[in-house]
Amino acid sequence: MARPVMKEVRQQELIEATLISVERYGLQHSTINTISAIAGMSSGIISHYFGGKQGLIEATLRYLIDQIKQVLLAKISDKSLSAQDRLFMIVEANFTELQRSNAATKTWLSFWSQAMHDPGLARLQHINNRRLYSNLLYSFKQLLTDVEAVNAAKQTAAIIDGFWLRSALSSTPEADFKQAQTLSKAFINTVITQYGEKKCHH
Amino acid sequence: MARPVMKEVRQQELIEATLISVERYGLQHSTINTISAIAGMSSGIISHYFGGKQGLIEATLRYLIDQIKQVLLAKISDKSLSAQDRLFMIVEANFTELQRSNAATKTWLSFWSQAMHDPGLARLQHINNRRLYSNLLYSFKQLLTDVEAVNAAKQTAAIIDGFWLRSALSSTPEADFKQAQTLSKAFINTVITQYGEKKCHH
DNA sequence: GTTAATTGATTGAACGATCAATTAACTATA
DNA sequence: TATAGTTAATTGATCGTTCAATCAATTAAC
Repeated sequence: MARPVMKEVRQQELIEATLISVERYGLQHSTINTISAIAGMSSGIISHYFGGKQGLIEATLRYLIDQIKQVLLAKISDKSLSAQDRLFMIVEANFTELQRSNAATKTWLSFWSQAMHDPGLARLQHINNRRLYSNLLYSFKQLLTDVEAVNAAKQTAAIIDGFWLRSALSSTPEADFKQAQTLSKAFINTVITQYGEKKCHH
Repeated sequence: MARPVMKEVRQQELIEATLISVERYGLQHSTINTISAIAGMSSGIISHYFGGKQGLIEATLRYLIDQIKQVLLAKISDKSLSAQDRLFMIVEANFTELQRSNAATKTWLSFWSQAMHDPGLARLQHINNRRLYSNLLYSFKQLLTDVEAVNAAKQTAAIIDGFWLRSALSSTPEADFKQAQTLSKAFINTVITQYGEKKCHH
């Protein structure tokens, strides 16, 4: 078993076990024992591959963030989409099956609360927040003036995160996540239409 | 010290000590010792007045939720405000000094992640989310059709929570919270104007 | 003197990290 | 091919720490 590929396989298995453990017990009550048991390994392996529990936690957050990035890339690559379509793709990338899963929602919320006391997590969180804003801004700038685009991007980022949060905390998350996408897109249309019709204002 | 008023005074002191401890150490690392030390009391008093640490945690969340309610009541009571003004007051009640404070933001985020595994906290959280929506819906219904008002209320609730979340996690929370209020109100104006000018659509 | 309020040392459980021991894969040599 | 030797992967019992809860003892009010 001296193959270097083992490392990445084991690490990914442990990340997936972490998501399952957080879904089942919450991050608070996820221990190196619950996680390694789900992965079918011993507890010592976590320190071996991630330096400790904290390293595994950060790696799991990195995985979730990276998934958003990959999904968006796949959706917009080698297609010639309109700016509006591109904005819709951004919404969809933030509401994929994975991001709506119980495991992911519980994990994100736990990470947010830890991020306020952990510079490592805070940095990842910050980068992720900026990217959503930047992606939105890029597309809005093709439709609106610069100032309008900045405000539209900030509002849209807020509405996406807000709908995601309220859906995750809802007692009927499935239905709410679905409507969240619809209303997020409707908002984007409102913004685009609104500024396109300035001449109609009283 | 046999006066029944002691109980409420001590409880409030412990709730405020909890907020300070969560700000300083995070909920994770807030213990009955850090909290009671900040309050200048002994650790045993927490179990005595709240039944245990968990009871104090829930009481602190209740306090934060109640503050939003009280602030909004104070803002709209015995004034004859327009529906638009009322909507603005709802925004302001969610962005008061207390709610923007480091203690409150860290506490809210910690509670959210715990709420997904604690039915008691989940129930409080759910009631609070519903109230924001209901308050918004009431005012929007005076300006829009019922269907439009439902969508507007959902979007506005999401944008308020989303801006609050992104500001709390921002590296420059002070500036972001300030702009969050402005852009939340701007959004409300957009919605009202948008539906009021349907006749102008192409 | 009675009752309520408060203390804080103690207890026991939980948990992360450690690391010596074990297993498995691969390599070199005959 | 077989055997011994080397290295990497993995185990899990143990250790030290943290922390919530308990409750007998103490203090202070009336």
